[in-house]
Amino acid sequence: MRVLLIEDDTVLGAAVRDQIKAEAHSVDWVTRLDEAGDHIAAASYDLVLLDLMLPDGRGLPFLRELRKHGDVTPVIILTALDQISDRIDGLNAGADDYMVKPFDLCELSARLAAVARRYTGNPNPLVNIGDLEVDLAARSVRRQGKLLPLTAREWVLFEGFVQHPGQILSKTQLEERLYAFDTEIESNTIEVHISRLRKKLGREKIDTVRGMGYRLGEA
Amino acid sequence: MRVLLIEDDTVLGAAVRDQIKAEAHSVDWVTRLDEAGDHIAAASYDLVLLDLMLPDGRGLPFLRELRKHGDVTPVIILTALDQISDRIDGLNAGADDYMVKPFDLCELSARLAAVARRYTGNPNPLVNIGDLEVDLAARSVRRQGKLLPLTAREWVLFEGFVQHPGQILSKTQLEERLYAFDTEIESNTIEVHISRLRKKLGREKIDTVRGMGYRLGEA
DNA sequence: ACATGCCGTTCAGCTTGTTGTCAGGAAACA
DNA sequence: TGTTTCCTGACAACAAGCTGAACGGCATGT
Repeated sequence: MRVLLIEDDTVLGAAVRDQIKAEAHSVDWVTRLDEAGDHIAAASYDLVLLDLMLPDGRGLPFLRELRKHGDVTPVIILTALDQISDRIDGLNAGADDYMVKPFDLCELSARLAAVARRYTGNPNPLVNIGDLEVDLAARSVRRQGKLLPLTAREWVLFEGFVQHPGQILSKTQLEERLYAFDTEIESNTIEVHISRLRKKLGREKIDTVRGMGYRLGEA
Repeated sequence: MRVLLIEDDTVLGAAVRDQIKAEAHSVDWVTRLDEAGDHIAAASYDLVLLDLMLPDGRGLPFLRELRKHGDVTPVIILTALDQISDRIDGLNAGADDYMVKPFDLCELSARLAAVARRYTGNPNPLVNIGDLEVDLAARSVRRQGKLLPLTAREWVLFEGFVQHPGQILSKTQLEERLYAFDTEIESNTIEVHISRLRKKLGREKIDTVRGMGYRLGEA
């Protein structure tokens, strides 16, 4: 399921994003309404989470505009406690539901599940890397439909490359991905994992940038 | 389709009844839970519309009781705007969907259609997993027509895999399915249940992804 | 009340896959 | 050519997962 999160609070936004991800949906998170408009125009979502108080304009007119154009994507609005009238207006403007901040993540899960139950089916976006199909939400990699089994470590590394295409990731950065801040490591572990990844996915998927790190293959 | 409507508001109730009738379904409308219990015991319905606020007792315990007795009739709960927690509890208690009062009659139609699609003669409810036939509505699994008896926990787990094919479900997620957010557990219960599931359904139906979780088998 | 059977959980011992390390070789660069 | 950096096969240690067995709870039937 694809979810668009429109929320300017970075702390709350990150928490919500992570929770949705944890339920294996894919999330696009934007902090401004104009961005949101671009995203909605470009992709089709199964659910929109809309904060009503945003820096660049109120969410209500945005929602009305959306509905006016015939968009029927389920929208759940997020409001603060003291904005009761907003809530009513929101529902009248075409929102399907609302949540009062601060809300429990369990509550979010329940709403997600409710939407997912009647959701029409935009599959999670697939990223194509050469002949590979990567599903970040499901944590799977396929070649010609065939599942390529990656281990936990291998997946964490590869995910890093897919999320930052074209960017060089140093060994240090990769180590930090693998070992959250604590364990020091002193050997060529990263090299070994890269080697194993290449063996499974194809040599050309990961480029070596000598002295700097690694990068997702161009072709 | 046969619908049981449990709603004490005479105005809303009549409107809903008429709408359902207009869609060529048959409706039994009751205003109290004890009546509802009698009806359910006597006849078999395809859908229950349950108002959570009734004069003779709360609807939630009623719903839980129903599910506890193995009744899998789809239930859509009706709640007022200010009863958010009820809604969440309702979904956790086994409701399939919810609608917020006051709701549009078009919305009702849409939900009815969704339920009808999902639960009546459509090819949809039968899922094929390898040599297995899974009926999500009836909670049954068959191999060559022969029923494979699953226990409650086993079914909950397996249902999770069937509903999220291709996705990795972590042990934590599976635990949350089994113990709705309350009970902590500390042992290899999940592993044991998985083991028993595999013994009954076939080893290859559930893949282990070490360090990450389990996933429905591909082939 | 007692016996019976089923189910869920726990434990212990076993099996298996992952992963960090190393070492020798290959490639890039000066 | 020498030096640095990286690659990769092999391997042992360990953690993760598997599963038979046993225990206790709950419900049902006698």
